[in-house]
Amino acid sequence: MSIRPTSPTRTPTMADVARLANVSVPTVSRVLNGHINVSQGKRERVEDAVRELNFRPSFAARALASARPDGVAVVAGSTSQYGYAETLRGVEESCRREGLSAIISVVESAEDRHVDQVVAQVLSQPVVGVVVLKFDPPGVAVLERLLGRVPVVAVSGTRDTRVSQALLDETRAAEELTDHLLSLGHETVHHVRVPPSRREDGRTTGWRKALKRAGRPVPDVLDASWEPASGRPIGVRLAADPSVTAVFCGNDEVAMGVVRGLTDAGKRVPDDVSVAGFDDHPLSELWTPSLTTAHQDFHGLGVRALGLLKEEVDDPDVAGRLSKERPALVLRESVGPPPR
Amino acid sequence: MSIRPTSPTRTPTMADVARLANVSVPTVSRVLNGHINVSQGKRERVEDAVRELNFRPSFAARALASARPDGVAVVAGSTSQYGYAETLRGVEESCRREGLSAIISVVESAEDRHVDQVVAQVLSQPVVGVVVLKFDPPGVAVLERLLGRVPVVAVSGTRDTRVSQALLDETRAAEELTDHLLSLGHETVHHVRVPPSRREDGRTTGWRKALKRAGRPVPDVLDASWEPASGRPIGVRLAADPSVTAVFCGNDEVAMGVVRGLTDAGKRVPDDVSVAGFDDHPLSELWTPSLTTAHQDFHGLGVRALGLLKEEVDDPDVAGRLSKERPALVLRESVGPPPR
DNA sequence: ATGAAAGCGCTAACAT
DNA sequence: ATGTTAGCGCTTTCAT
Repeated sequence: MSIRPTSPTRTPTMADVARLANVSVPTVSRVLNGHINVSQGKRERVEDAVRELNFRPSFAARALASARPDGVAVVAGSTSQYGYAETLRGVEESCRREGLSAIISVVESAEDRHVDQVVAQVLSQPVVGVVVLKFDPPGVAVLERLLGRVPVVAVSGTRDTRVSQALLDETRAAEELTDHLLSLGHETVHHVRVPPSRREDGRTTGWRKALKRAGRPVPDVLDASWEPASGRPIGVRLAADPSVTAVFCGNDEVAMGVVRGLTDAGKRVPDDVSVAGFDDHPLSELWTPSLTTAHQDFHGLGVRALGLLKEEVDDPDVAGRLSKERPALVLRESVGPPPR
Repeated sequence: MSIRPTSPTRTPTMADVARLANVSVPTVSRVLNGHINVSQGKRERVEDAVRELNFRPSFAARALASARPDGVAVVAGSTSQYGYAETLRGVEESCRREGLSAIISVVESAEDRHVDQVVAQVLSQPVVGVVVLKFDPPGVAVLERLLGRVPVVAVSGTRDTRVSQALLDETRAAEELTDHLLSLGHETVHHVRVPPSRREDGRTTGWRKALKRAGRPVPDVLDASWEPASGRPIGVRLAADPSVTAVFCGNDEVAMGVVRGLTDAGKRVPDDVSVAGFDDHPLSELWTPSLTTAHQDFHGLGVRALGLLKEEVDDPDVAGRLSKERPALVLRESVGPPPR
C-alpha cells in the first residue's frame, strides 16, 4: 500500500527514445551527436521523442563506449583561498568553453593516504588530463604519481621541465616591490611570508635577491599562516622594533592583518611603517590605507593552464612548455618614505 | 619511425589484473569492493597484481554496471564569493567523508540555455542527488526542472516546502542587527543591499520589519553589486546626507566599500556614521574599524545540506525538511551611538 | 541513410 | 569460495 508517491519512472534510455521515434538506437545516437547521415524525418521524430521523454544521455555509458574522455581533473589544496578560487574559475570557464567538464579534487596534504585518494579519483575518471593547482608538496606528490600516465600541467610553484607550467613571475615582482621600498629610502625591508610551496617561495626569493643586490641587511623571515588574522600578532611584534620601517608580506590578506597589528600597537601606516602586500586582492584597494601590492591575474593563469593542457593533448611531444607572465606593481597608499 | 616516446600502454583493466593474478574478473571485483568471500591467497595475489599494474577501476564502468550512483551535483551561481566558497567546502568535505564525490556545475544565469546546460550536465551524471546553492532565480529554475527526477535540497533563499532546505535565519539576524542600531539611539537605519535572491532578501526583510515595528521611517534601499568596490560610491553618497547616522549593509565586503566611501568623504566610522555588515567575513575583524556583523556559518550550512540530502535519499518520504540556524550577532567597532 | 551486432569495463545474479 | 553468464546504456564497426 505504501508505494512511493513519486512515479516509478525509470530514467529514460536511448532504447526508449528509439522505440518512441520508431528508429534504431544507433540512429538516435547519430542525431544526438550531430552526425550527418540522418534523414530529416527521422531526425525530427527523434528530437521530438527526446523532448517528450526528457531524455539525457548517460555520461558514464558514453564515456565507456566511446573511450573519448571529456573531463579535466583539477587538483587543488584549497578552494576558498582567493588565488585558488580565481584560478579554478579560470580553468572551469575555459573547460566549459571547450565542452569539457572540470572535476575538482582536493588534496588535503602530502600524506600518502590523501595523495592516494586523489590519484585514484583522478585516474578513475575519464579525463583528458589534469591541472595541478599550485606546485606545492601535495601537488608535487600527486604530479609525480601521474606523470607518465596522463597529461599534466602545473600552475605556479618552482619550475619543473618535465611538465608544462603556467606561472606568474613572483620572484621578479617581489624584487621590484622590494626595490621600490628601498628606493623610497628604507634601510631594509622585513618580510612576512605565507606558507611556502617548497623550501622557499618566489616572493621570498625575490625579496632576498633585491636586498642582497642592494647590499642591505636581510632580516629574519617571519612566518604567517594562510589566515589573515595570523598577521595581526606579527604586526604587533614588528611595531616593537623601532628599526622596522618597511614590511613586505606574502599576500594581501596577511598584509591586512599586519597593518592592523601595527596600528593596534600605535604605529601609523605608512607614516611610521610602510606595508606592501602581494596579489591585489579585491579588498586591497578599499583597505585603509589602500594596499601597495603586485597584481596577479589568477583567472588568466587558469585560462593559460588549460591552454597548455590542450596543446599537450593535441601533441604529446610539446610537454614541458612554460607560460610565464609578470605581475604588475600596484602603487597605493600603504607605502611611503620612512619617517625621518 | 616517429612513434610516441611515451609507452603505448593501455590503461589496465580488471581483465588484466585477473589474468596476472590468475583469477576470474568477478573475484578481482570482489577483492576491490571488500567482499567477504575471497580466500586469503587469491586476495593477496589480486592485491599484488593491482599494485603492479597500478590499476584503477573505471568510475564510468562501475557506475554503469552497478547503477549505484556516487556523485552529488552541486549547482552554484558562483564559486569565488566567500559565502558560496565556504558552503561548497562544507558540502565537498561531507561528501568525501561519505565516500561520495562532489560534482560542481556553475549556472551563469536564469537564461534557458544556461539552465538547460546545467540540468543536462546534472542528469547525465550518475548522481544520488543535487544540492542547489542559493535559491536565487537561476537556482529556482534549475530546481524546478529537477524536481521529480532526483532528490534535491536547496541552500538558503526563501522557503519552498516542496524541497528540503538548509537555511540561516537571515531575517531574524537582520532584525536583531537593526534593533541593536536603533537601541543605540539612531533615528533610523539606512540599508545597502546586495543583489537579492528574489524580490527581497531575508536581510532586507528583517531590516524593514525592525524599522516598522519601531515605528521608524523606512529609507529607500540602495543597491550595490557583489563587488566590494561598489559600496564605495554609495558610501560617498550617504556621506552627503547629514541625516544618515547608521547603515546596515547586505554583506561585509560591501560594508567595507561603504566605510571606505564614507571616510573618503570625511566621515568618521563609527563616530559620525555607524556601519554594520553581514556574514562575518574573515577580514571583518581586521578591518579598521572592525565590523559589527552577523556571523554566518556557511561551512556548517553546506554540511547540513548534505545531511538533508542523505536523509532524503534514505527515505524519499521525508522531502521538505527544514534545517534552520540563527546567525549570531558579532558586536565590534564599526557601530556606536549617533553623534550628538 | 539505417539497422544489426559487438563491445567498452565493470557488477550482479546464478551456478557450482 | 569462485567461475560463468548477463547486462548496464551507449558508440562503433559493418552490413545493407
